[in-house]
Amino acid sequence: MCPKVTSMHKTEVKERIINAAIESFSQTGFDRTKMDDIAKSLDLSKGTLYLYFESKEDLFMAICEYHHKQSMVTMATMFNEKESILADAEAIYDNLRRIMRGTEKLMFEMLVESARNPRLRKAMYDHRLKICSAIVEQINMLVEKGFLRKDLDVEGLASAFVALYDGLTASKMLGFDEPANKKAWLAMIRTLVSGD
Amino acid sequence: MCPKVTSMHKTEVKERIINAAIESFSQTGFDRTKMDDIAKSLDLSKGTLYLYFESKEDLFMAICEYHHKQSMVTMATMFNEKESILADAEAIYDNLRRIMRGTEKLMFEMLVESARNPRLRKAMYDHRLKICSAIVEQINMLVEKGFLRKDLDVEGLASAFVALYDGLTASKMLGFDEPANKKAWLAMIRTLVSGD
Amino acid sequence: MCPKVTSMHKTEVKERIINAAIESFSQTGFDRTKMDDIAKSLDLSKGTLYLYFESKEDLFMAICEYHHKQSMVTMATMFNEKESILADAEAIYDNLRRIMRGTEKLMFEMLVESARNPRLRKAMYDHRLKICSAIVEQINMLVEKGFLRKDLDVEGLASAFVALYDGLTASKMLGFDEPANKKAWLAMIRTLVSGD
Amino acid sequence: MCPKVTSMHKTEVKERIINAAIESFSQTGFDRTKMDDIAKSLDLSKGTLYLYFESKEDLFMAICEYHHKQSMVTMATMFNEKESILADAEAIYDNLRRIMRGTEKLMFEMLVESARNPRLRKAMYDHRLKICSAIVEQINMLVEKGFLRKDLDVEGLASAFVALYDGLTASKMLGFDEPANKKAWLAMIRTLVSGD
DNA sequence: AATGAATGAGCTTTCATTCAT
DNA sequence: AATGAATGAAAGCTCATTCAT
Repeated sequence: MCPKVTSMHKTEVKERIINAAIESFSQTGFDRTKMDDIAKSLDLSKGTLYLYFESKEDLFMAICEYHHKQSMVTMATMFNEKESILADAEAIYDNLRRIMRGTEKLMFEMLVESARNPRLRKAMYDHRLKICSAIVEQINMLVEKGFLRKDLDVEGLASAFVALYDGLTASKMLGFDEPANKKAWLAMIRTLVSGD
Repeated sequence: MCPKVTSMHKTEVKERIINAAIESFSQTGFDRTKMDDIAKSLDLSKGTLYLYFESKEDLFMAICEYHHKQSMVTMATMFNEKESILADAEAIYDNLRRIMRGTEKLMFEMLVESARNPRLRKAMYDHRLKICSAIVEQINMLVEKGFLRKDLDVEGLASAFVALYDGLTASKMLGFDEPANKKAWLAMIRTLVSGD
Repeated sequence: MCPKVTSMHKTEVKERIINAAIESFSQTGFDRTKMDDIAKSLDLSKGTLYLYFESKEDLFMAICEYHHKQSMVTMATMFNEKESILADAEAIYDNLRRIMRGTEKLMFEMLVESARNPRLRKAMYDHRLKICSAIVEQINMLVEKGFLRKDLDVEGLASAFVALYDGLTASKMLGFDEPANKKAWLAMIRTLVSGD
Repeated sequence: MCPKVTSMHKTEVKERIINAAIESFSQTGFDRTKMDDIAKSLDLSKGTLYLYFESKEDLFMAICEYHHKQSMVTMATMFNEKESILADAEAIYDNLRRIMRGTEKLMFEMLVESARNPRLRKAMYDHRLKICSAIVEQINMLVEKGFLRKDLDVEGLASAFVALYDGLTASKMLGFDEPANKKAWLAMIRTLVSGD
């Protein structure tokens, strides 16, 4: 039963490192973040990082996994809270922004990195698929309840919603202010729904 | 008006370098691309690059400008070709993909880089604004012709189209196949239009 | 007061690097000395130098400070040893040569470098002033004791002695043999004193 | 008779290059002066320099020779103008400063370079010898005329004068103001002479 | 488990020199 | 004779990674 403590400790430290690394990678980008910066932000030594992660690459992959898990959890929570949440386009947008706060750049760092890293690409692909599935479910619920027409390409729409959200995140990063981004989101969704 | 030959030569070489650099930066990313790689892909020496661009950063900025100019030109061409092009959602998508072929990753490299480079961010912001304006015009034309309702948030929609396209580019990069991406695009647009 | 060991180690290594760098810069000059050469002469890696000094420039400045401190200490010692030492012109010359052994070229490297480096120039200026002050004191002692006339321009003379010594160091560097240089020194000083 | 013109042209251009190079090397130092800077200051192309001098090193050596010749000529002129000039310590100092104006740093650049370049060292050694000889002659004249004692170590004194002047040039480079430097010069010389 | 000194491959950038025109 | 585009060997500096303590 002793290793448990150790193991628990290990997991805790790993998590602390991951959170610090998310911060650093988000701020500075993968290539420009130095292992030393991460270590210093944790009051740890550089060497210690290598006790928990084999390499910088490995740490980045761990971050990606962690980030994916986190966002799945919070998204699930969101969808469970109010069943009708998708009907409230503005609330969805605000919720998503809150959930992803601070990791906007990270997502694009991951995207860029994924172009050279098949394992990462696969992970992100799977993650996106899961999110789409969740949205498909939500849309179907709305269709069943009569909020939306029955002849929609639900999968296509789900995919498009994800893409729209990502694209607006890019807008945000470029300096477009949030009211404008939200307006775009609402313009699209309301046009869709009001089409009914 | 005198150094015509030299000037012409210089411009030509610069353009060759830019094209090779687009290729390299797209493939490998800004930080991981070595100046030597770009040089070798052109059968030039490293030193020569520095005759034409002050630094790696400078070269990257030149690429961004070039890329922006190019895409403005081709986009203008597209909108002028057929006035009703926006009405044909599929043609638009195919056209955009053709125009941007090979620079998908570059766009995200630029985005990531822009997070640390205010000058680049400003350039990308302005570029996005211009594109939105062009789309606003197109949408207004469609409204005038009665293809779309009059009470739309045109600016919001234009913004959303751009975001949607960018987000689908991300999907493409992650390995989602083009039929699926186009389906998402069409699902969104057709829902919009058919809402009429 | 805690990192005594570390601090001691760091100081030691710094000093070793400085001594090796004095050797290298003296032999080869600032610009032609490669950081790698200094490292190799210490059986260290290039990278290690940068753990202790921010840049080549920084290392050079550290050398200058170190050299100034050293020469102030040894000069003070010399003046304290025998109060009448200035009266023995030959002993002074020999002492100075011994003190400065191995750093003759360094002084001129510093001088040349100081032409572009205001901070270094200021440091060398201050150092020279201090030396002049020390000599002024010594001359005044001799005047009080009646070895020299009372109507001398003591500051001017002190300045001239320093200049004379530096100029003879230049002679030495050009290959003039030491007996000849010492002869010049003695010719000047004995003429001064015998003028009494 | 044709080559004469060419040769004359060559000599002229060489001289122009040398003068520009003296300026640049004085300002920036040997290592930090780029061939391109010299070329640009002459409105010439880099390649042209290599038509007249084999290498940067070669150009530097030519400068040294030229500088030596020049200073011999002007010094000879000075000594011939007024036979009693050495008697006027202040006039000598002012004259020397005027003659050497702009080449103070160059002298030390040469000195530093000479430490690694035997040919240059030999040239500077010979030059210094010549100057000393000239001064010896002047002192002897003064001795003959009864301005100075007969039992002086004339060669030693001559050597010391040169060294003193060089050392004061160093002072000047370090920022000591000229009145102070001249005062040092006069303090030394007047003490010598008044000792009579 | 933790450290942090040490490493060295690797990168950007510079510049003396060459050579086709 | 003159050019200036091109070269490529260096050099300064960085930083992921290792390892003795």
